[in-house]
Amino acid sequence: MVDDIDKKILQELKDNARISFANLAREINLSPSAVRERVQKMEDLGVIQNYVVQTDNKMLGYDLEAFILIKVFPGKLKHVIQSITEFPEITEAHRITGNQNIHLKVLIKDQIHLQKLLDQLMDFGDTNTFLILTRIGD
Amino acid sequence: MVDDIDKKILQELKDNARISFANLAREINLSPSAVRERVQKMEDLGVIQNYVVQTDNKMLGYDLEAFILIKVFPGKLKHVIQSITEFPEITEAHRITGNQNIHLKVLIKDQIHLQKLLDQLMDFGDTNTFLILTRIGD
DNA sequence: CATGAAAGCATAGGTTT
DNA sequence: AAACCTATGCTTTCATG
Repeated sequence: MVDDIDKKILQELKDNARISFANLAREINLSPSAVRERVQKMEDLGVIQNYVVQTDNKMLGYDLEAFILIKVFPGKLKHVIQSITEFPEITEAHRITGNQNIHLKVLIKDQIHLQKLLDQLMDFGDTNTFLILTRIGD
Repeated sequence: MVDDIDKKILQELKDNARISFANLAREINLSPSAVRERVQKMEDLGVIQNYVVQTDNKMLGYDLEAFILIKVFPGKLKHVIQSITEFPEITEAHRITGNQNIHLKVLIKDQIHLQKLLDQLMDFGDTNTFLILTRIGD
């Protein structure tokens, strides 16, 4: 379903998702049309979900990033899950195992906005916030 | 330094990083060359860091994702930070504030591999693992 | 999966505002 | 300075084998 050639293609796209099919074809010694067909197939299958740009958030005026764990109040989980999409600050949200059931990654301009967000999240459950200091690796 | 037009460009690239400059130009009513210049400038400034593909990890044979918090043993932090890049399972790593000082996101084939990883990480400090059940939103 | 041809796109340099 | 125009070479796309 996804063979070694497909994996090579994915590896290249992980490095540079804007590479042209022609250049990608040269990298892996295949014709451009074959590469295109494989990529299309993976898009159709859902193996490839999206192509995104990664930005320097500090340069865009967002000085704070944090992880927030929430222990949602009993019976409120469904409501919380629905509400989460309405927060533009939340860049990632996951249900997780353990004593706390929601894990958020948030991107925020400054301390004041973080405080406001936490005030709102407190209606959902008990929160536990970890500020991100630096990214490791890359 | 980054104006409203640049922000529009970034928004489009967040949706689809493989869009052509020509199409992007049509979306925001600018000439292709102007769009290209702006993108180039943002790449040079470091505002745009990278273009990446997002994949369905389950379809690629990785059934488990987890967050792992580590309270690193005293004096070992520098060593841990250097070692982290050598784990292919670790897809994201951050230094964080709080009682625990490292936050990892890991991508793993199955429980056996998770166990192996946790055994290795236990040399770094006390670990706290949260399995990811589902992604919320999107 | 490769080839080939038509249409569309990227890119550089010069021009305009 | 920032956006545009234009020409050349590449890339994408799709039909055909």
